[in-house]
Amino acid sequence: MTIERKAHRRQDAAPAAPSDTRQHILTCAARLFRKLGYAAVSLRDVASEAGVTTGSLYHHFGSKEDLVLALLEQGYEQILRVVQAALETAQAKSDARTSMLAALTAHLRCLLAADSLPAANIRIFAHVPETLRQATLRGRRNYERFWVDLIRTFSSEGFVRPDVEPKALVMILFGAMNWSLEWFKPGRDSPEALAENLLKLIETES
Amino acid sequence: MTIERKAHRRQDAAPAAPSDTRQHILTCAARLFRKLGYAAVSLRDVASEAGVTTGSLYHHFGSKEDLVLALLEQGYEQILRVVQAALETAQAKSDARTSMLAALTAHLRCLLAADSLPAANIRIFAHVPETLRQATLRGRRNYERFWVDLIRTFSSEGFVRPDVEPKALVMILFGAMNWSLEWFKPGRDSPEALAENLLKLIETES
DNA sequence: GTCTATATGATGATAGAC
DNA sequence: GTCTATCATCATATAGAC
Repeated sequence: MTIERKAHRRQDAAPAAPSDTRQHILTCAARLFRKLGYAAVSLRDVASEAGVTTGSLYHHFGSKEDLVLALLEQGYEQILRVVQAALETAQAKSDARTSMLAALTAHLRCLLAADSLPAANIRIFAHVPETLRQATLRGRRNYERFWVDLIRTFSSEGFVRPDVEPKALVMILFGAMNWSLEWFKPGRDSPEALAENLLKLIETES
Repeated sequence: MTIERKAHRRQDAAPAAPSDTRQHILTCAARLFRKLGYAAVSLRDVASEAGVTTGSLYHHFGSKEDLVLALLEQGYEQILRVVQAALETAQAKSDARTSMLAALTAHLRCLLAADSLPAANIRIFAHVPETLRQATLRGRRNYERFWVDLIRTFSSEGFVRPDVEPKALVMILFGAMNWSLEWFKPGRDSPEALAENLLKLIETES
């Protein structure tokens, strides 16, 4: 496993970043946590998946909780960044409806990616030690607030129906989107189709 | 713990059903699995929560998988029964909108109950051994089909919007309802309010 | 930074008395 | 039907060589 990984690295180009292995471990951990759950994944499993030993893993993370903390925090940062970027790109050259669609699609694509940190988050958050939930509350609330503000803006502009309050609408949207982890089949379903359906439900009738 | 439990049993009335302890164990297991996840709950934990020993627990269930299989299957039966009952009661004396609202509310109330088997199901299903997911697929599909048929009926009667197909609508509804496990606060939120909001989204404009 | 041990405790499951 | 052991295995985490 170690050999295989090293073979993938560029050897003559710029040296790998110091936290390269750390990031690689996080990605592998996300894949396992998403599939098996928090307690079912041992650090042996993570180390094995990443092609290192537990000794090496403990050099990068002080404990299992440390590792998961990093995973959860990076997940919130990642999905917020991706959705914000998609929104800004769309807003620069499109109408409100297309922008909204871009934001929904970006969230879904980020979530449904193979090594998605946010997907692992959703699958393990409820079962993670209370201290971790507290420690990552800021990132969670921040991402929620972003969506509530977004809906509120589009609502005041008349593109989103006013008969359901923005906070309730966001919880409904999150549920509908995040539940796709349970049924989405890449060949059969598409993030765009789901996003389009959700937009139909929340937009004012034209 | 054992003493406390026995004190709750009727001693002069009809003898308790032979599977009384079995059901009690399942309820306690549901509470723990929902909170901690599949792998994090040991059979010692379940036995302790139920006020018995692991030796006794293994008399009722052949293995951890056996126990969880019973939990998942009973969960599907329970929520289907509850929602069907609420729907039939409402349909006997109300219009389509009120019936739909009753079905949504029944699902939510069943899910958000303290010892809900379906709630445990939702929290652990993705992390349960593949054999268990396969073994309980029938119950899951059955419950899904019930809702798709329900939406299709109301759609053909003109109460549900026709621009999003029933299957997609059910996945959205399930997501929005089941995600409530992550944010619902009994004092602050109400199942009726969420059901009402969902109904607004999926009904045709009046 | 990565490795090979290893300490210490918890897990699923079983055997057999009452 | 319930209990008290107990086994073999696996967990997190650490120590210390290279």
